[in-house]
Amino acid sequence: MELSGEGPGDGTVGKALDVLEMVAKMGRPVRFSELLAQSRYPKATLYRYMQTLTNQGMLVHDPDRHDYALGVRLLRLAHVAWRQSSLAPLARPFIDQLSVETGETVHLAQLDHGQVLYVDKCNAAKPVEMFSQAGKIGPAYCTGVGKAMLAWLEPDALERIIAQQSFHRFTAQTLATPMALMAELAATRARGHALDREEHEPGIICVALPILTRAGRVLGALSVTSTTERSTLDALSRFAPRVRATAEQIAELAESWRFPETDSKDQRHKEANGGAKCPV
Amino acid sequence: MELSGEGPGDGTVGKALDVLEMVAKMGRPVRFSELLAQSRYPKATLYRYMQTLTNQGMLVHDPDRHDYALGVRLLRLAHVAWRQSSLAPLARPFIDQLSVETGETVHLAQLDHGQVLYVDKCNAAKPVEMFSQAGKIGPAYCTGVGKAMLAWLEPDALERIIAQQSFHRFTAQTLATPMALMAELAATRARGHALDREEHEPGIICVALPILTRAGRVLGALSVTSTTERSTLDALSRFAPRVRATAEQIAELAESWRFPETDSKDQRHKEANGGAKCPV
DNA sequence: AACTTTGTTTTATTTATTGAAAACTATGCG
DNA sequence: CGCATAGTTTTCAATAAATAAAACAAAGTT
Repeated sequence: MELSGEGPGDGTVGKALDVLEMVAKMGRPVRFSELLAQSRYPKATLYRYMQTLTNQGMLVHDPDRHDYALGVRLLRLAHVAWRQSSLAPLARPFIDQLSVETGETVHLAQLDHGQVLYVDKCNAAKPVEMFSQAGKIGPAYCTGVGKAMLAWLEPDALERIIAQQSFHRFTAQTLATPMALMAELAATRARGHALDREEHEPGIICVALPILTRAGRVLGALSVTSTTERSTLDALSRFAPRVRATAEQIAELAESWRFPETDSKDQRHKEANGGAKCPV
Repeated sequence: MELSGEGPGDGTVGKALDVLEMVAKMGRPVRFSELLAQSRYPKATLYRYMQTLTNQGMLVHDPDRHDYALGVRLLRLAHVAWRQSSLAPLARPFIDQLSVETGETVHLAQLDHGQVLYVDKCNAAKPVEMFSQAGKIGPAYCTGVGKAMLAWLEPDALERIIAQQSFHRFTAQTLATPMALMAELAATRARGHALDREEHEPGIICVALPILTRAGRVLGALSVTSTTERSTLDALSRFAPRVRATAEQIAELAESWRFPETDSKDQRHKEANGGAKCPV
């Protein structure tokens, strides 16, 4: 029974994952002492966690530079997570089409830990990039996809997530208080779609809609993004019905989707092969 | 040190990650009872692990279908891992160029747990795909990149990895015994590059070279892949010097590479937003 | 070489987690 | 409806992990 409102609070495993998270937040390889300085864990404990995580391939240790980075094992796990739990594989054809129809960049995002997590991106002009795009995170309170998801959340879930926002003022347009955000979310619901008025990056605007189950649960969000040079908010707003149609198609497919049935032979083969599925 | 090559053996954290791995190996959402059936953990223990992992966002639980899948938190972590620890961001321009020069698909792979892990792919013809490609795994004993890496490993590391191979016979050409593989690796070292003679997939051939540090440590491998319809092994072999040149460029850059110092905007944002934890 | 910092390992004690069994609760099913 | 299966929670002794403190080793610096 943990009482503390902060921290992992999931026992040993939670603490170890918290260490992983710290390394991730640094965004670059870190030395043991750096982590020790900012962690609340005792030296020996932190050291053991890092050894364990390194053993497990969740961290990699560079013995020359004496630093630790996230391990490639995460890529393998994420690949499965992307296929299993993200809307991306299912939504891919729809967002491709939306991108072609609008001639703009389309983002597909989900919520994770109160933040926007981009799970796919389709750019009409440039070729798509890989992990460099998917897996990226952004703030929920000042992006189109973020506001689209927040606006359709249950009140209690919304409250929890608002408490997690940093409300950093990225641009002059950023809604940097919970109250301003609440008002905007109400307006968004009334309008039926979310807008990003250069709230996160100057010159970047977008229209976004949530992807909702029939029951109204937020699965993710979809946005059509442009720049103030190429387009305007009004022009983007006219895409809203198209985006909504796409969001609804994705939602419908997501609800009817079942993972392919258990083929026990295939399963055994995966076991033998370590889960390899290698076309390419 | 652990004696056996099998099992987690890293205490609580190792066991919990083992559960994650089990879910990943299934490749689809799984029910509690399915995992219980194949895990060596007692009911209450497994249950607690799964609760913890779900709390932590490493797993997601679908209350309607009563199943668990890998969570999207992994995408966020993998994104960082890809940038921090994979050769991909650094190698991208080189493999792009190699793909253009050869007109064929180029793969960049690393070793993970005795398997080939693809960290990037560049296809001359089709546009690149995302997580759907990176993060994918394949067998080490019957792919070009796999054999390229194995051939230049230290004997003891090689032995460990050979013990992990499944030696499933994918095609008539698959080297399905450790002895056949050892002979092939010797030939590969002598030849200077690895070849895939439709050993994994019928019609798919490739030439591959390891990416080695000056000290001779295996960082990864690079391959140029084609089909028997479009090309031949001989034609691909003529690319070997070019592939080697690319591999050497990547290796050199990898050794001199330092992570950029605290990167301005992104970093600030992470800091600003990073304090917030997610107590569910 | 002497010094400083950083990283690694050790100890024993305190503290938390584990795991077996079983009870209990949903949910599905004929 | 009542039975069966799957899922959830409880107990407490056995077990494993956390911790503080300190010693040790290895780099890096002056």
